[in-house]
Amino acid sequence: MAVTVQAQSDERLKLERHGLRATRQRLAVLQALATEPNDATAQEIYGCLAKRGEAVGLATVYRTLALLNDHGVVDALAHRPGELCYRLCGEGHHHHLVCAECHRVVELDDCDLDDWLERVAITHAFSISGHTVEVTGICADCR
Amino acid sequence: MAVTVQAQSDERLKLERHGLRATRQRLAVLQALATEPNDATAQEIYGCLAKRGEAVGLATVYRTLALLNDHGVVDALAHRPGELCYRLCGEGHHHHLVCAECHRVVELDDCDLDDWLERVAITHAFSISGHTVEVTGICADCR
DNA sequence: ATAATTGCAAAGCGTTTGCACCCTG
DNA sequence: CAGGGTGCAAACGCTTTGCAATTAT
Repeated sequence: MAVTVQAQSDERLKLERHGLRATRQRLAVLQALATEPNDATAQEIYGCLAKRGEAVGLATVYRTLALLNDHGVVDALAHRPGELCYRLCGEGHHHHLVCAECHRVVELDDCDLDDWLERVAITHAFSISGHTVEVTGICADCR
Repeated sequence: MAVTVQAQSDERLKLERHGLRATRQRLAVLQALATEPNDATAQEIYGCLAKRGEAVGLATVYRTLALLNDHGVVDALAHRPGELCYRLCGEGHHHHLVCAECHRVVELDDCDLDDWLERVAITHAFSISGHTVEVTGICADCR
């Protein structure tokens, strides 16, 4: 139980740091995301909460995830058409390695693209504001 | 007119090479894609064809794009949630530089990621099947 | 000739929204 | 206690599908 209590206050802090109200539903969504090692769709989180007996409306799950995404607490990945996947993310700049089979996601912390980006910016007269990299493959377990 | 006729036979060949029937609708979709310098959604292509007086059903546009994607004639980009973008693509491997203002897309042919990817593959025991890079910025015209 | 392709309209699916009620701060 | 948050159900937008008519080979 101590673990759960600790986790709850962690999540509460995460919300308060961004000036967001700590409601039962938001804490539940954060906890579901913390449990889920991979990315999850809004629907999956909704189902996960329902199974645990945490009654949270589907609309609230969507609203909460959008809110958390706006505040940089979760990342939204669009690697599937017609569905957004959300994921509790580390702080720094990073990219994602996704398994095409099991959808496991690994965070890649080192990013060697800066030199390349600078060259691209000069060549095409763009001022670069951001970049996303998504690497797809099959993980060892699925092979 | 000679240009159009030439383009038409180009498109016809593209279909026949894959064993696909060359219907008026498929040729029209290919021609719309050839005209469009950036990526386009099925809806946009539908609208574009309607404006030209080429009557093609929306369902047919979707079916045609899916078919062309299966045969590697077009690439599907999922950079927007809830919408698939299609794009007639060059042969080689490349990435996209997108202007956040005007949505202009520039193809980037040089990709220096191979070394990095190989390291990633080894470190995480993945067999890499693909990767996408999307660089966002503001182009010279919009600045 | 005949099997594939198309158009239409209806259904499907994930997501968003309007509004009355509820709860946090 | 005031204003944000929530739940419900209806609305939405993009995409897919069933089926009869059409068309390419």
